[in-house]
This record gives sequence, C-alpha cells and structure tokens, in this order.
Amino acid sequence: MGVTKTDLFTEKQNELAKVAKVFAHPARVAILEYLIQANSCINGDLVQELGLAQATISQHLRELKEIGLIKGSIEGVSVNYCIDPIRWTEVQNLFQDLFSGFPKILGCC
Amino acid sequence: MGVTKTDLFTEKQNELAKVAKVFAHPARVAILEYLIQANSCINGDLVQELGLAQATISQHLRELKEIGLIKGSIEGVSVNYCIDPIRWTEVQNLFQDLFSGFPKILGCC
DNA sequence: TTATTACATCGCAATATTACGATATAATGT
DNA sequence: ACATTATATCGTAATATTGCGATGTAATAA
Repeated sequence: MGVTKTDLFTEKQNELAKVAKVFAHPARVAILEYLIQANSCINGDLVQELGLAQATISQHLRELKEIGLIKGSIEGVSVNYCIDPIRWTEVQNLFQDLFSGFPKILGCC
Repeated sequence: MGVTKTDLFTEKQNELAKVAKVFAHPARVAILEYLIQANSCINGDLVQELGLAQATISQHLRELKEIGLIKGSIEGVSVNYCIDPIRWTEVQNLFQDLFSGFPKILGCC
C-alpha cells in the first residue's frame, strides 16, 4: 500500500497529477515566481532569496528540471536557471484543458 | 524535518501549493473529470468508475471537499457531489495568475 | 598544485500521503 | 425494530516527501 495505482488512470490524468505535484510545494512556486520576475534569468542567489538550505533548494530545482519546467546552463562556476517557454505553455494547457472543461454556466446543485 | 516551512513563503504561494496538492493525484483528477463530464452532478458510482476501494475514494473526496472544489449534498441514502463553480474559477485564476506571469516572448537562455 | 566557489548528491530523520479492511453512521425500506 | 444501502471514519502498513548536514564534483583563481 501507499503507492499510487497509476494503471487505473489515463495517461493524461497521470501526467497532470505528476505536474501538479511539482507545483504542490511553496518553495517551488517561489522559485518559479522568482525566475519569472528576474526578467533576466541569471541566478544562483536562490539560497539567499528563500530561507532554505542549499541542499534543499538544489533538490527543489532538480524536481523542476525533471518535469521540464526549468533549464539550467552552466555559466562558469555557477548555473543559470530559466523557465522553458515551450514546456511552460504545455503545462499551462494541461491545466487549462481541465479548467475549461467545466462549463460554469450549468450551476446544478 | 520533513515538514514544509510555510512561514518562509507568501500567503499566495502557500495557497497555490495547497491547491496544487489536491490536483497531484490521478484519482482526484479523475474524480473531477468525472464530475465535469457527468453534466448532471448525481453520483455515488465513483467506486465502480475508478478501481479503488470505497474507503480510498471517500478519502479523496474529502480532500476535494476540504479545499472547496466540490460540494456534497445528501440525497436520501446517497450523496450528490458536484463542483463548486465559484471555487473552481477562483482556483483556475490562482494557476492562471502564475502561468500568465511569464512572458513567453522573452526567450532568454 | 592547492584553494575557493557554486552547485549536486548521499544518507538519514521527521513527517505526510496512499490504500484498504474494519467498523461506524445515517437514511430508507420492510 | 431490524435489515439494507451508501458513505464516512479509524487504524495501520507501505511508500513518498521534506529538510539538511556531510560530502562529492567541477570550474576558476592564486
């Protein structure tokens, strides 16, 4: 027990859930918002920005990378992180598809 | 350890993370999609629909209720579940605000 | 080469989530 | 009252997530 039964659900349902999990931690939301707001995408000061340990930030960054939302390119000693616009739109559409599927007009109950 | 440091983040970041967590399981996504697609919101057959045990479904429904995305009204012996349109839009906007904050034009990196 | 700087990974403890059998509750039917 | 039906809650085992110190790695500087 304790393991999600992914085989019971559609590809898309599993994909949305997996992506949503990445948004399901305030540190990762904060990282994304910081990357958006720093209109240039030079980084490394995330550890100062958020109050978490370097190891913890690194772990969150990895999860964002794994789902494809951000990319990191080595810039000398440090790493430049930025949002992947293609994937960003893709993920936006995943959520949009679900949200727009509900016709707010039909207020039953 | 193991506990999210919510005090480090903004109200809105914590709220979005909390809401995203509800979408972060395919069973809950499936439940929402089923409620959307069953244009009437009479229910109870979710246990047959998804392949999970009744206790598990009930637990997922509670999480959806707790975040306010669905409402359940007692209908005799069974319960009618349906999506709360107000909350649905509210949550949609929470995500939309984040997604639209990124200007896809500025393709740096 | 050795030191420094920036980040990644490992390993572990604390906590949270998932799933479900068992049991409780609450409304209806006989 | 008793049985039935539908759903909720409890308790617990399996697994996942979070956070961080310690350590590894890789590029540059002295």
